[in-house]
Amino acid sequence: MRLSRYILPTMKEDPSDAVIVSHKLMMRAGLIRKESAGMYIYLPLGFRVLRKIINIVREEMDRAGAFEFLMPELTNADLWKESGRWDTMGPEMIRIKDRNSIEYALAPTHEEAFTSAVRSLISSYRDLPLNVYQINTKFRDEIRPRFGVMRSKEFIMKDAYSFDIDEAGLEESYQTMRKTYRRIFERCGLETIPVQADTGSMGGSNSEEFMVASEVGEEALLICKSCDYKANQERAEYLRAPEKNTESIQKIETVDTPNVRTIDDLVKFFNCSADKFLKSIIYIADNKPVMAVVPGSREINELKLKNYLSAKEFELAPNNVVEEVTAAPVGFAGPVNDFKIRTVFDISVKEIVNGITGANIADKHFKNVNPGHDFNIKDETDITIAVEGDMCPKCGKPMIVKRGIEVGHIFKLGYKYTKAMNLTVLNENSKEIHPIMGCYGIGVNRTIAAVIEQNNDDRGIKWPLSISPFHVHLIGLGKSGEEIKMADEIYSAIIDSGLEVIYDDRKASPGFKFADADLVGIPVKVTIGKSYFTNKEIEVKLRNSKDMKDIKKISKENFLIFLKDLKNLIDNEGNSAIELFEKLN
RNA sequence: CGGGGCGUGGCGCAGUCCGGUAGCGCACCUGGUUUGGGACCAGGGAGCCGGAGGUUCAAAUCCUCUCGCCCCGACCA
Repeated sequence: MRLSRYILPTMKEDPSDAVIVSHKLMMRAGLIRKESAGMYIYLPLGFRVLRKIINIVREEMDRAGAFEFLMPELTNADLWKESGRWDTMGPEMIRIKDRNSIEYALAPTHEEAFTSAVRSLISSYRDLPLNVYQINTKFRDEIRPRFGVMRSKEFIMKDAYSFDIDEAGLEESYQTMRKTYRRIFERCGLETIPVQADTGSMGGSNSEEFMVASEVGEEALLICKSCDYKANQERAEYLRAPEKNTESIQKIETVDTPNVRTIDDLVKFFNCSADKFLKSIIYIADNKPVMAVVPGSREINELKLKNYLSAKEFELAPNNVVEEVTAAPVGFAGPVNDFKIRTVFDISVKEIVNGITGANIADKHFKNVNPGHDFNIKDETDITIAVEGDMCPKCGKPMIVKRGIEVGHIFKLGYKYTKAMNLTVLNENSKEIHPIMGCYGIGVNRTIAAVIEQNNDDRGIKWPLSISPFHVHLIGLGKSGEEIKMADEIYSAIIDSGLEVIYDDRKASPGFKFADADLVGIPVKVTIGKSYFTNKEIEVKLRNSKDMKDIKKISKENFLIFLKDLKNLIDNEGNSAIELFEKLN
């Protein structure tokens, strides 16, 4: 591809609306343009990267024995009504009507569509196990699209669904996908951390996310360095310190606490540590108020609570509801005095001795509150957020927190869709059974952003060979017709080697071309300039070599051998040309 | 959805307080000189200042409404 004929609108300055490196670089290197909030245009260079990732995903899915489909993106409401998700999906699902007022959704995911399709395609246990997938656009009306392609309203996802006879089969399908995912991300040049995760609105049990460590990540992960425990903060557990509180139990007392509402206020007022307090928060779960009680030093994990309550809708109660159920203004709620609404306690609360909590009366708190004496714990579970330093639930050592970008998610769905949509096969006893499902997603666009987050410097992107838009960036610095002809010959030689090459034949200064090459980040840079015109030396340089000045000057013969080796490396899924480069001379 | 910020040639911005004929840098076009890390000179094209309404002799600038975009939060009582 000759750059003089290509569309490569590089930018020297950061676009004003980009805040993370990958977004800035994708704009600056001419990979994408914004269409509107959360929607992006892939320019030719960006689309090439997207296709490379898609191809890797496809190759590995096919290798794992999955079958590729292409599903409609507009899905009939009936499908969603069958599974019950028409009502539970919420506003992130974009719904539209056609001219006949028939309702549709722009699919945010395809469990229903695939379950329905498979239902009509299979009828015997002999057809199982089955894994079907597609690489297609998804639509989600995100609360807040951000960070460019990282979180957008429209994105390309590889989604796969497995169907098995029983749980053992599902386990096997799940493990196959686990391995496949590791291969996919490795081939993309990404280092991922698999972590335990919540299953979200898809429903199901066992689940693992593939995260790319990045400060820019939207998820927080708890990671144990002493063992292999890694979990999304949404579901991370932690060991509670076996504290022996030797205080003797005191009698409950009412204390005037004028306008002392927050835990911070209370700590100052009572001059004691935050874990003395029973923080009592009112939520609305499926239209019913619920109180959650945790130690004052802890944050409530709303997702754990929501899951514990099996609530579909769940949110913090507005002030008027708090006032109504506690008979006091916000800030003075507590679980004592025969509190009438359902109250869920964190498992640490029972350890609190002589605690302090709201009195459900304006400007009053109780002190010396004790479980078993002043209130009873009927509902208890883990409803707090694990934080840095908390003890690993597996080995008891302190954990650390890292941020991560979720690029893939695999989980066991169970029977939710096959039962709701009545997908059955006959087993060997001629009995109808519901297959059990697994579900496996990869965010393709986000993977690009994650790769860039992991591979860049102040000059630009540093692509891994496997997903680089081109393999070789050829820079011609000739002026005369003769010199240009020499560079053209090298260009032809690279094409003939089977490598993908972008040839900078523009009339521009060398500095301009070098800077553009560094920004775009093609792994192998070849320069035809002075040393070729005078000594027949071709200059080869790697984008990701430690030393920017590390240039090899080689003869055309050796260059042709290098091209062959490089092609071979790429065909064998190599991701770095460093070893080849080191051997050059 | 709440709070904050921003909309001015393709991109990045100034001008807005304090109304008076729209400007800078980059990019683009023409010609010339240049050419190993974002060259220079000269000339040129391109914006009804997000949109609508209002105030005024006069509005990018003031007022009202609206649309779009970005950031923060969705807050822990």
